[in-house]
Amino acid sequence: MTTTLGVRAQQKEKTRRALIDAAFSQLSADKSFSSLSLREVSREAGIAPTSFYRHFSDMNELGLTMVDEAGLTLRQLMRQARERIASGGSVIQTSVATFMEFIENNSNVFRLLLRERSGTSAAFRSAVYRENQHFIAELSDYLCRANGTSLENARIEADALVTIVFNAGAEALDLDNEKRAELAIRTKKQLRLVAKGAMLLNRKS
Amino acid sequence: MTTTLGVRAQQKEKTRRALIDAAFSQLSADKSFSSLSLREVSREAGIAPTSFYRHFSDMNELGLTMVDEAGLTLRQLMRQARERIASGGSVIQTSVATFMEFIENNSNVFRLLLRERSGTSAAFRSAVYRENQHFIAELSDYLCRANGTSLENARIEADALVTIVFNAGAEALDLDNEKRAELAIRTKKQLRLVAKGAMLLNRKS
DNA sequence: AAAATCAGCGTACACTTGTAAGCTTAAATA
DNA sequence: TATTTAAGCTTACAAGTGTACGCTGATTTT
Repeated sequence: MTTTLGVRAQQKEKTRRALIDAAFSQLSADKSFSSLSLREVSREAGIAPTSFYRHFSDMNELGLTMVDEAGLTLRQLMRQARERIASGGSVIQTSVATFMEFIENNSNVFRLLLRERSGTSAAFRSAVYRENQHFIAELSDYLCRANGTSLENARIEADALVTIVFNAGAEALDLDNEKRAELAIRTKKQLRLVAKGAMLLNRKS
Repeated sequence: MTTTLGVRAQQKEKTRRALIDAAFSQLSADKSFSSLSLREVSREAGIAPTSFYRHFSDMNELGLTMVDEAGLTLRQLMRQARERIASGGSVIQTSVATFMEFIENNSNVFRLLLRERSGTSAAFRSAVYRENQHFIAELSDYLCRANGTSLENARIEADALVTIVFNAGAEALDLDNEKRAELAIRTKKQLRLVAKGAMLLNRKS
């Protein structure tokens, strides 16, 4: 059921979005979420500092909202990748390419996840952790079904794969296109390493 | 040649140390380097805020010094691990155990590296990157010698191994002892996955 | 039509921050 | 011994921060 919003609620939603967008747009290589101030964000969103509180009790609350949105964006991306794979692409090639595209097009979104994963707020850290687990769970399912691995082993493999890809993404942020291409090649080799190792160990047991 | 320091230079060195120690001791799960202020650090070190400038031109300069020290600590740790391995320990078991001990005993030092790796200062990021490359280079050498792998393949393998261990360390920070033990087991399995995969792929070529 | 709600505003306050300027005083140098 | 050097201090200031308080005016509810 989608409730039709009144004029007032619509406007409120709009400002809320403006705040979120303002915060995202202020993120950069040189500016992390924790270095944003309530006043800066409000200014960028075009409202008075004190009006901020009509939408979020805290910068923290805004931040958590942003992490959720970032996770959502990332999962949507995964779905796209799976579609491409289903229609005949190589798993590793497609996954890495998709991820790298994501980082190129949404670097600030990725930076948020990357930084808050080891940030100073436990709530943030566990929010990012949850998103990561989502990611791993979906990949585990896939591996289970595709390779007939036990779920436990698939979890371990998936975790390693995601770790490597995520890390490569982090590294890519500071590289130019040429170096990124090299990184992508190396990353694919590493993923194959893990996949081969998993195959081998699964046959044994 | 070790120059004997005059009384004055000795005192200066002492305060410099006090500043570095103060900064390290203020780091915690809830407080990152970038959230430290020059005044806080100076206060903790027992000097006036303006005296800070007699030692560092900047909080940035202090931070880079800290990253270097952290990297040094980590490399010392690696040497210990190699000694233990040389005297008959399992490579993977020993490495993971040593690393986990490091994180337990020096969590704030590790946190510094972890956070600044994706922080807002390019100088910091590349400093941490350098330390990481050191780490990987030493491991590559080891793998080369131990397994007769080509240096290129060893680099790729070492990179994957370090990524996985480093990531596990990051995860360990938020876990209790029980969960940490589980994590250690999982991490070892993942390292074996990579090692097996590398063996397999090296035989082929 | 009257009353209640509430998003957004302006003002205000108490803090913290980085850092400039100039002084003191003990150590180093000549 | 006389002079220079420099680590550390005090004072001072401008800039930025989070947020409390109370008002306004349009929308919503009664």
